[in-house]
Amino acid sequence: MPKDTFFNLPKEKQERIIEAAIDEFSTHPFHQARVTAIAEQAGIAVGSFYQYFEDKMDLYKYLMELLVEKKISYINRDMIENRDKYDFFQLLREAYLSGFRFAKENPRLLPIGMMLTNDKELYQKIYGEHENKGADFFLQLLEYGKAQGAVDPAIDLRIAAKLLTGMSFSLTDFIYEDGKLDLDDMAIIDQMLYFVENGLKKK
Amino acid sequence: MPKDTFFNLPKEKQERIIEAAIDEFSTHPFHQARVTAIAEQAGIAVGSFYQYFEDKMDLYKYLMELLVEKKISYINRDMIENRDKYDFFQLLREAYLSGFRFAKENPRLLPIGMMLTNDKELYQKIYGEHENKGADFFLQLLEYGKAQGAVDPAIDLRIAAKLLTGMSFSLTDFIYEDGKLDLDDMAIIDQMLYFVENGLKKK
Amino acid sequence: MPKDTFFNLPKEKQERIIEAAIDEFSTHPFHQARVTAIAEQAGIAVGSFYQYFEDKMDLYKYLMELLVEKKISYINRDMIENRDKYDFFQLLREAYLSGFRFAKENPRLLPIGMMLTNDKELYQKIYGEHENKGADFFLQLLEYGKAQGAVDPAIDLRIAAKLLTGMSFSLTDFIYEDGKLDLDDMAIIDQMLYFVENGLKKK
Amino acid sequence: MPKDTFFNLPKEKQERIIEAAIDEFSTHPFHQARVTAIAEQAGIAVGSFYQYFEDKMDLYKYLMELLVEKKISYINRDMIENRDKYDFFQLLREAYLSGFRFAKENPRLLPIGMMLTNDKELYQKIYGEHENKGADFFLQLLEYGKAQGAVDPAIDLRIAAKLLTGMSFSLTDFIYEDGKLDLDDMAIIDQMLYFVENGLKKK
DNA sequence: GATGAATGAGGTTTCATTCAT
DNA sequence: AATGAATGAAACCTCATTCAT
Repeated sequence: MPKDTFFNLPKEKQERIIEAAIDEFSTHPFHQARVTAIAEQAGIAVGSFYQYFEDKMDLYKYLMELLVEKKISYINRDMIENRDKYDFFQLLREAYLSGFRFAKENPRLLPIGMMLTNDKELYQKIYGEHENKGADFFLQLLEYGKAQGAVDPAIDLRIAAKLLTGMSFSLTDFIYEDGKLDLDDMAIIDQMLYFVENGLKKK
Repeated sequence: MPKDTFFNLPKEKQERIIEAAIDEFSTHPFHQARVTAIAEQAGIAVGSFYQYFEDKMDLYKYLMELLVEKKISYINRDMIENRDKYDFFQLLREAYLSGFRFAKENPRLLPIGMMLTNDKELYQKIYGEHENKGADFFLQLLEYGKAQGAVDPAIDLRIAAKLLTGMSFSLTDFIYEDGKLDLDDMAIIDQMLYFVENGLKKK
Repeated sequence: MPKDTFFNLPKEKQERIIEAAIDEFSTHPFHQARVTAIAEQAGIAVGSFYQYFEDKMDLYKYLMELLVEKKISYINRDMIENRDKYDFFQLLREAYLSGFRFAKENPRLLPIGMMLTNDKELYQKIYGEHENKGADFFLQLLEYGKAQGAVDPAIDLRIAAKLLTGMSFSLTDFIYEDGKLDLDDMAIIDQMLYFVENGLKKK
Repeated sequence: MPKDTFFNLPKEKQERIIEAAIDEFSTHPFHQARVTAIAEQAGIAVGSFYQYFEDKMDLYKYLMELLVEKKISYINRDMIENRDKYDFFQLLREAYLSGFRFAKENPRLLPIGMMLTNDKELYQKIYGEHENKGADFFLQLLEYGKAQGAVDPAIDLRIAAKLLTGMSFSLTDFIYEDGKLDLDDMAIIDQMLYFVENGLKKK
């Protein structure tokens, strides 16, 4: 957690630092990211960096929090609070849609999360033994869908959850290649859903 | 490309070095991986390392080649050479199956590829502007399937290709969590195919 | 020398600062002692510190002065002013006794002096080429004792002075190990004197 | 403990490094001593330093070992092995004499030991909870002397041990002020012994 | 006068790569 | 060809001191 000195900073400066950090961490794996580069980019002295943060990891963890927080903010609040009003495929569509929108509007945040996902050692330092959250989320959703009778009971939900997770990662790839595909966002989602619905729907 | 000196080495020594490299690169991101550790583990002098390879990157690139080569070796040769004898879903099943087997039997190779995928800077240094190979492979397969009439024409193949790629990544996750799932390998693949077939099949 | 601003401070605050400084300097060698730690402990801002003192050294020198002043305050005033009324061994006993009492009641001050003694570079910065004060003191005392006829003339006073100094350092060690020795303070001093008297007395 | 690489070095180079280390550690407290300065002085690259030693502390500990070893080498071997042939005051004289000679011939080593003695924190890191060896040595000697009937039974040995220790420290002071005193070494020792004998001897 | 953020020199340590044998 | 010591450029982090309010 950043020190108070950081939070006492004018918002503008805080942002400059966070922006610089995102720049650095989105283009370099954690150990390759340089504190000096962040400080330079943010226009502060290295010494100042260490008055705001315990160390490099401290800033990194904070960034992760911001990232999660931001990602959550993209989810339709009503769908979370009144889940029962929606059917399984609506919820799934919303899940993908929010993930997609988040990725689209925060493209630089993606690689950060990705790199973390792939550096097991680092991941443990930050989250300890936490299970993979992503798959858990889809698993719950699928269980809900099965209970609702929307999901084909012949399907093993644990496997399906993994697949949905994998596909959601694929989605973000479209962000990187923005423009190469002559479809608008909704069309992409629709296509995905079309595929998924057929794959999962009770027959 | 390794120097001739490397290829002149007794096979056994070459292997020791490659094994050591895999050990190191599968547990550390490229920049975190230490030449010294590899040399030590392989039982050679650091100086020797530089007589075999231009530098760390040289070995790394070579490893990637080996990895691809090995991965290809898992594919059923007959299916490649006599593609026409097989229908789309058979080919897809084979693709997943070979990927799954490869991952299962070479678990240490997975993280290496993963890490590379996520370090864009590194990726470019190695493959330049190359497209994503994985998606390309599935795209071709899907086009074949469409021509065959097996794939629903309403589906955008580029998107489907991405999804299949994403799902194939998910598959490898099962390797990491080996044992947690009370299904044998075939059952996992079957489940996946069941899902995918329904998703893609022409109705 | 501290700035006027320091002396204008309310006594209570001055003391808080001095206490904090003693805490820090008694537990860390000069260069290891941190200005920030002192300020924090004293409950003042670092900036304030530099309004009271030129720099870290300034405070340190001042501390040394206080230390000497305090040490002197432990000496029986009458013995200094009317030295002639006392014989050599009475004076010596008083010297040790006062040193002992001082050490006993100001245990934290001891290590500060010790560390200074051993950091020649620092010592010079503070006292320049000054002779060792301690030995000088005992030398004078011994000369007085010799003139009085109390001290064995066969003894080289310069050497004896050094020895008495060394022994007085030993005394302070008892402070650190308070309780380990089942003798009260007076008994310790008596033992020392018994030893010293026999060593020095004219036969 | 230094790495093998250090011991594989030509003796001449090892010595250059040790000399440089002594230079630096004898003029600066541990934390103030700079690895860079040692490397420079020894004419090696900083990187090399770290191929010879784990870190700064590693070299420092090694230096302490050398110091102790060297100090021990000054003691008359016969007196250790055939203690019974010598009486208490002969042994004491030898103890002081060897300490004196050692100090005289290795003046730069003294401050290193001194500084260590006064940096409790450092001392513990190196020796753990070890008691003060110096006092122990004299205590044993005194017990021997008492058993022999050479030492006045009225004297508390624990106190006497401390005093002898303190005096031995004083001895080394003469080294620093070499030349200021118009006595040869033996005379100094004789004076000390004269003093001590009278102080301790059974009456 | 009081505050505490800002600064940057400087210290330790790591490691890819070169060099000398 | 093989070795492993030598090198030095960074990287992280600390902290005395200055500065702006």
